[in-house]
Amino acid sequence: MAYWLFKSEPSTWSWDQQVAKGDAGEEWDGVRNYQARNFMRQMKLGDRGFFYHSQKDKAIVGIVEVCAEAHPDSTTVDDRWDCVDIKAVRPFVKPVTLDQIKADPRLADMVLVKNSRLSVQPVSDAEWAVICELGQAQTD
DNA sequence: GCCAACGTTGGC
DNA sequence: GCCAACGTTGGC
Repeated sequence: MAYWLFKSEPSTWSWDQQVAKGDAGEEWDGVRNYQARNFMRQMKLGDRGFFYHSQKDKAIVGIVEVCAEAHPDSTTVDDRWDCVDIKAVRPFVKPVTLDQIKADPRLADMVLVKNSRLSVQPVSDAEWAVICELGQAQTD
């Protein structure tokens, strides 16, 4: 299984809104960046991802699961843009902040640190384990 | 609220 | 195909 990170401004789309969608999930639409789109096209059903709040929180707040593989983004007629659907799996007991991530040498190579503007990014197995530990999230 | 970094657009 | 201009993102 591959791991990913989805970034969102809470004022636009927050973890609480994601949770409210339940197991039905929701399109991760509105992405207009080729790199981010390409990562979504690589995603498989059941892949897991972190849900990151940018701007005010700057923290990973929960875990999501891919519940539909890449399909056309319903918010545009432009056929260049695809997106996946994701559903909330569980929140972190303790959100993992950007400060924590930057302070941990094991996470120094994270895309979040190196290319903070990319809204959908891959996470390595090792990074996934470290962050789940920091956030006290179950990893079943 | 500012501004640096980055990606995209469009004129040539 | 290059590159300047522009818009957007997101940390500070």
